[in-house]
Amino acid sequence: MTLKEIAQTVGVHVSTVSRALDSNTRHLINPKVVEKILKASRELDYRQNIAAYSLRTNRTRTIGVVIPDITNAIFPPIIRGIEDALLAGGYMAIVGNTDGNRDRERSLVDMFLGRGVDGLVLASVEREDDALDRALADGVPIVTVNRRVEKDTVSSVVHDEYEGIRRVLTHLVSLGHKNIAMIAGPQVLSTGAERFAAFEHHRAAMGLSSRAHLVAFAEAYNEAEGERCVEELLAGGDDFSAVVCANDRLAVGAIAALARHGIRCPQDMSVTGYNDMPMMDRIQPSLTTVRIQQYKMGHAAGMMLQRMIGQEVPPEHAVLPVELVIRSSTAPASSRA
Amino acid sequence: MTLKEIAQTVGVHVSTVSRALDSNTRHLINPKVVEKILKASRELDYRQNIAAYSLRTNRTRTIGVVIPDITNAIFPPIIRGIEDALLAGGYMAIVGNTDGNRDRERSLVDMFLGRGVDGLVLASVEREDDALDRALADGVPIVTVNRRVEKDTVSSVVHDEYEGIRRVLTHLVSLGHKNIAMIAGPQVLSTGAERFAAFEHHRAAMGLSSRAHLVAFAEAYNEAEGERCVEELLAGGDDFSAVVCANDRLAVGAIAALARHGIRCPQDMSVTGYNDMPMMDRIQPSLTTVRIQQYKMGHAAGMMLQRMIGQEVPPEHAVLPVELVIRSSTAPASSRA
DNA sequence: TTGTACGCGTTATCAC
DNA sequence: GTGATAACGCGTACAA
Repeated sequence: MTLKEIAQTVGVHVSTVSRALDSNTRHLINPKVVEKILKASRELDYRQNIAAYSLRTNRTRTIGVVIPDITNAIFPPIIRGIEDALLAGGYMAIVGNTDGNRDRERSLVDMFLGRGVDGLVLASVEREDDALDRALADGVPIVTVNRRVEKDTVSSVVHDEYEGIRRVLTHLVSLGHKNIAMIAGPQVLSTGAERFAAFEHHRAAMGLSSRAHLVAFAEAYNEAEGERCVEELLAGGDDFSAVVCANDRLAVGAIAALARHGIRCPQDMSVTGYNDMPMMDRIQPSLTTVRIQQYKMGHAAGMMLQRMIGQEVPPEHAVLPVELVIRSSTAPASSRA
Repeated sequence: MTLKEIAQTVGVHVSTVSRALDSNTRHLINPKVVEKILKASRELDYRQNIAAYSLRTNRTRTIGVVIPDITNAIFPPIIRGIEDALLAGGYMAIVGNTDGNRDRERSLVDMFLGRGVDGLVLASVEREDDALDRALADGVPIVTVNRRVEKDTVSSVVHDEYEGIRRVLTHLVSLGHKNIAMIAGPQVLSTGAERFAAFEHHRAAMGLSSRAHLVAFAEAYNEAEGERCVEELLAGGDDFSAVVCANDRLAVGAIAALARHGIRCPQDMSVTGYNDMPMMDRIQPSLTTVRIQQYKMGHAAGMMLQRMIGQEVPPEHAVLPVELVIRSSTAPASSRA
């Protein structure tokens, strides 16, 4: 079904049909003719050919979403939020996985640009990220989600990392913990850098001990790195009764590694996570963590991007509030050997 | 950058450039000219305009993927498999969520068809599903994944459900269980129907008790339904020492509901799942379940679909093997009151 | 209020 | 081997 066929059956010209079907130009056409055209297009089950539309208008009604890995449980709700927001506006999302690889990110962005996406949502950016350069040069609207880049010319939707870490520390201190270690995330990521900076800031403000051995840096947000970092902290020799982890997966790995050393959580060691991924309430022990609003974050990013498409607007930066969820991986400080 | 601009810089005609850039027609062109064209296209950073390509060829190099909900942990690995397989062939995936809603499925399929997808991967189909009708009428290749429809004219990639249930029952019998209940999945889904049929078949074959009260039917694969079904089984009054759940989420809900009744898993009651979703090894108790190959299944579906695009081939049906993963939610039958 | 004419970038079918 | 030309379906200045 094409405009031409509708035009033939109704007995008008193609361009009349085109105008009648477009709500922006519909008022130019005689209402009675509009009526007939709409009826015919419904009956003939007309659907606009998006390729022709794109070729003509340079818009695809498609946006590219780049994430590290859809298999990582934190991303599906974000993606769902993005997709729901976009769908309501008539956009569709194409999603690509980088596995944290910079080259793959670049080639995905290139591929999306080649497909003429109307915008980009990036959940995979590093703080200094040249994968965006092509997109910025092309003038394609970009929103980063969950993470952000240093230069604030790129719009973003993130959470209040400082507040999250502050609440974790306040909670641990209220339980009597004095020597608190951290497993920090990758410092090339804004979440890693900000959560670590917040930890240092509030640790000092609360007058907690601050020895270098009490921080281990993970090179990736996964369980294996959580395990490795626990080993590193333990090998450091300094005493501590709680570990603040920069995300849930690190915490899950940390708890497993502690158990191998005979250190029970929470009796011997309190452990906290970050993100409140799905299932964190069902693992053993259920995890005390900072809840972020994954779906809402994705949805906000999708809405923000749509506002940017077409018009020249200044970059926006949304910061969502967090919440501390206290479960059973934290307990009062005890006298561990 | 367009073909025209390359043609101008090299000093040949557009169609020559088009042919030189297409590996299928490249041999028609003088190798020296090909060389120059490739060089120029690289330097000018040429990228084919996919809209123009699509308009001309009626192919979009895009395929639509319809799933119930990306937020459900079983789907991300499947999607990842699909995407990886497609990406290797130059295809991109657009994903839509139905939330198990028939109307949404229909409208998503319609939307994808309107976008001119080259094929469809459906993880959301019911056994009798009219949402496919439009697609079948359009002649768009379809592969269903994880589930299948009754009519075997639609290609599919699924797992060996009979074998999975057989292994679960064999395991439970070896632990001394005689009265085994089931929480069956929705019977409109092939997985629900087949796992239930397998249960009935093997229960009879193994000479186990088969009273009607020992089966509860979930209306959806989620934790809440798992809880409800446990209540139903308990209210039935018949004694049983093990519950076979049609999937992991039902099992997770079942264990929680049992705990509320003071029935401990596995000491008082063995519980098994199906799928081996992420985190099932970390929950309390870790879940004995049937492992399916989610990534591989998605990958196989992506490859199968690509084989179908363009050529007229008979439908294929792949059945992947399963594996029983024994963890701590199953234990020898004890004498429960 | 409607029709005419053109072009978006590509590929396919001719002709040379 | 290469060039010329038409066509894919649509939107939009311009003309009527």
